[in-house]
Amino acid sequence: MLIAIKQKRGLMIQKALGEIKRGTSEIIDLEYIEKLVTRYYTEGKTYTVKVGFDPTGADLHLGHTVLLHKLKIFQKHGATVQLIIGDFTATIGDPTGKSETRKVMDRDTIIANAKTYQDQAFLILDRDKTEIFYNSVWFDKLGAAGLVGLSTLFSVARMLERDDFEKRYKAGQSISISEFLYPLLQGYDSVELKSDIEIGGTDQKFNLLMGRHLQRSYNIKKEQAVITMPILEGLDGVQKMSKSLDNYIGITENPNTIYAKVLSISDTLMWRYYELLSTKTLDEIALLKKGVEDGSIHPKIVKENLAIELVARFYNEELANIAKEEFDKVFKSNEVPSEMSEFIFETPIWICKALVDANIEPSTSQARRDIAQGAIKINQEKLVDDQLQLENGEYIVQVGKRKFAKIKVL
RNA sequence: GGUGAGUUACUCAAGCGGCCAACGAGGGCAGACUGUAAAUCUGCUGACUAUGUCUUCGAAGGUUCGAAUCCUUCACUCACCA
Repeated sequence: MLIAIKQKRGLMIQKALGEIKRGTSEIIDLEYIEKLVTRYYTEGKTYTVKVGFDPTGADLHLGHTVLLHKLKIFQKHGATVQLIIGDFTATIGDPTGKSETRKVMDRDTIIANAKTYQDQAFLILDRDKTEIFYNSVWFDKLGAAGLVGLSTLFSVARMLERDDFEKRYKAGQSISISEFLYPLLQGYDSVELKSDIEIGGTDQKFNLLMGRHLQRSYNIKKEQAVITMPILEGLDGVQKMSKSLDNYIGITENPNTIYAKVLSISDTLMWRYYELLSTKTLDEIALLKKGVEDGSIHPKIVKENLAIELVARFYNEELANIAKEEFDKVFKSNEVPSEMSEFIFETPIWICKALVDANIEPSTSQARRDIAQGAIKINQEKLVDDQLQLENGEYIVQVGKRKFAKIKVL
């Protein structure tokens, strides 16, 4: 009897570890994680997983969800998530992956961003198993002396080993001292919170390891395990998904937009998204891939399914299917979307001006160029005359394939 | 602190007194082909009811009929020296 329970427990732990390992890029000190998970399943003891973020951009996108889903898995297996709002560190700016010094942010925007971040993070995370910390709490106390003390624990040479610093240094670009401080401060968070595990993107590896280094230096009896997750590429398939590059899919964007954006990614990138975002098992994904390769499944179908899965995750099945129908309507049958923004003008208006006012062209100059190239359609018909005045009536104007607006002239 | 080099559009990068709204590459947008995919080919890529006008080459002044180009000051970046 006892043996049976033990065996069952062992299986559960193995399963948990399997889920934890899936899709990770690297795990440092897996043994420690095993120990923590085992202890949870045998003694019911919880442990902590730390994650930090810079409250720089207000909206979360799919790239963030890669991490959040991993955290959710941890919560399922006994972890308490320590969510650190880097309100202090954000005033410095994380140099990671940056080719130049980042601009510092003012405090009000940071706080506002932090709030929306939390609201959105809890779409995925379990609120009851999450603790939120603002790192200004301990950094305000640390003081100049503390900061100097902290900075004696690491050498410039080692700091310069870091890939992005090294590149910038060699390329003759500037690196400010505050940027050297950033990894130290992030690591110090782990000292304050005595975290058991820290998780971040692969580009965060250096900073994450700093946590281990500092925990050792400050004699916290343990060193955190480190997990890095792959970085999700943005819509272009090359650069990291980010708001500033405008290659992201935001989780609060409307279902139609999410659906359309997923469908616009390349076939190669699609597999990457499957791997990192889908809840399908790796075997199922491999099967799909094989199907596409031998021609038995059309890649478009596979992509559609991914889009539906993702929309359904942030909304529901029903809206996901509506998004698909809408998409097919507009792009397969070349019809007009059922909803679009509407603009009303009191008097007849020059077409170029109307396009600008309807926010689908940035300038009348651009509008003229697009007309010359045949990119503008009015009521489904190509427009040739760039002097056209819109008289009374209702018009559906279209720029390129995806920008629509309804214009009414009274 | 000293010496030298540099700062050009979204990015890289030419231009070094008029032919400059500024070569070229990447990116982006659009058209053709498609599955709004990729690849490929083509066009566009400062603004303005526009064969013209206005504003842009780190900032401010100056020289000149005329300045991204020459001069002065300032700011920033880098290298070497201290």
